[in-house]
Formats: sequence, C-alpha cells, structure tokens
Amino acid sequence: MEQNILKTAELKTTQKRRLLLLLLQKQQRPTTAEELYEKVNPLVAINLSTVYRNLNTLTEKGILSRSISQDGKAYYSLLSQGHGHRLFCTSCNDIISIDSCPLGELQEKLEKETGYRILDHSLEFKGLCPKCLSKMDK
Amino acid sequence: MEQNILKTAELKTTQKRRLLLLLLQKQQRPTTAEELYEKVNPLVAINLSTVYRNLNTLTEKGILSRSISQDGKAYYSLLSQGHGHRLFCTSCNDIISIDSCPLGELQEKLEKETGYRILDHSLEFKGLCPKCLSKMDK
DNA sequence: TTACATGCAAATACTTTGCATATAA
DNA sequence: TTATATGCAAAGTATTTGCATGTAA
Repeated sequence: MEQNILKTAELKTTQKRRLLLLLLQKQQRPTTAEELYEKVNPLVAINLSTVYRNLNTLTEKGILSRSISQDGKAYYSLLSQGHGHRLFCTSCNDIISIDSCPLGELQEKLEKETGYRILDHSLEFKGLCPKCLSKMDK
Repeated sequence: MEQNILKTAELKTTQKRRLLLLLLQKQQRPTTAEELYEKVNPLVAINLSTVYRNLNTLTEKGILSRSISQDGKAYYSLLSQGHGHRLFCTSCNDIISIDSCPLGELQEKLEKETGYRILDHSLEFKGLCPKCLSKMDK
C-alpha cells in the first residue's frame, strides 16, 4: 500500500517512509514533523532531519500537502485524503479536519477582479472545542 | 492620529510607534516585521526587537491583526482597516488584500457540526499575478 | 521621578543543510 | 555496485527575552 505510493513516486521503499505514510493515513488530521517523529521513534529509531526530509520529498512529489498554521508550524496530510482545512482549539490544541470547501466560487470571482491566476489557498479556523468550552462553564 | 490610537491603548507615544502605525496605514497590504524595519530604519534608527515588541503589543491591544502566511512569516495589518485576507504571487511575492470574506455562513455551519465555538479564521490565496503571467507567455 | 520603551546580545523554535556512512535496488 | 536514504552536528530564519539604559508623562 505505502509501498505502491513510494514506487510510483520513484522513491526507495524504506521502513521509515512506510511508517510515516502509515501514520499519516491513520491520523485523521494534519500532523507536524515533531508529532510524526514522536510516533515513529518508539517503533524505529529515526532522526528528526529524516522526518523533515521525507515530508519535503513527499510534498514535492505531490503525495502530501503542507500547510503552515497560525501556530507557525507546518502541518502535513495525505493529498489522497482530499482537499481540506483545519479547525483547532486554541486552548487544548485539538485539531480536526474540515472536508467541505466553499471557496471555488470566491476564487473565480477573485481571478476576474484581480487578474491573478489562483493556484492554491489555505484556510484555517480557530476557536474553542466542546471540551474546553464546558470546562470554562464550571 | 496615530497619537490617539496610542493614547487610547494606554501606550506611550514614541516616534517609532507613530512611524510604525503611519507606515501600516499607508501600506495597503499586510506587512512583515522585517519590511517595517527596512522602512523605518532610514527615517529613524530602530532595532528589529523594537519592531517585533511593538507589533506584539499593538496586536495584544487589538490595534493590529497578525496572520501567519504560508511563507512562515507573520503579517500585520491595522485592524481598523477591517477583516481581510491575502492574495499573493508565488513568483514575485507581490501581495494584495482581499476585502470580501464569505466565511460567515460556513463558520456557523461548522459550529453546529463540530460543537466548536469559532473565534477566528485565516484565509490566504496564492497564485500568479498578472505581470508574472504575462512574462511567462513571452 | 518613575514606569514604560528601547538597544543589544543571547536564546529559542522550527526547519534546513553538509558530509560521512548505510542501505535498497 | 551505485544512487539514494539516513544520522549527526552545525547552520539558517523568524521571533523572543534578559538586562542595562533611555525617555515620555
């Protein structure tokens, strides 16, 4: 499975790459290099540079998408999981994925108004998750 | 003008703060600390730390808004200029402001679906500006 | 006069890079 | 066998912080 992805991208199938892809697949939300490092390391010793290098390679190959969040960190997710955005809690840092994306129309309108050719966008919501909200009531 | 803003925020009116606010007002787009530093410095010697410290203070006071861009840098703009987003050219780094924001409805829908209380969002478009597009044709 | 603002240097956080070694194909 | 992957240490970039000094009110 991960093997096919890597073969198609003409990348060597290493255990660490497979693990990274596996974890990104399991993960139902965009993930940072640090988080992946913490999860891979107990299973197979890996260097943080290796994590970053692989995330970059996979992003260049179009397998992952990278998005810089308002916390200044890069979040990665499998591109096969489709176009999506983030909603995160400013209190506990919980992150969930948003699947819907209503920006197509706006994007067309903007292209007409500005003359730009728009190639990508990023969208992120922040607020308080239900758990943190209920804690605040008490 | 800048003086009033600062007085209201209970901040001392220094020449550097006035200049920073003045430049942000002139600037019709979100601006980085580095850019402001380059513009203030020829007029009045200023330290980059001072720029950062003031941008932070003004953001905390609700006078500026800070938004982290996909280039990993923080962009600041006067909040009085209203809620807006960025569109930037990946080729020449030109940045323009987008005034319309169609996310209110989506935000409400998301709050219902997720139980989150959404407090803020960030949206950024990237692509190629008209100038860079025409260069590519040649 | 005094609390706040600034400069300077050092520290921090995230990410990248150079080089030697290891390993998939 | 050979091009690619990895580890390790060092460097890079954006930003923050501690401390001494300067300055608006």
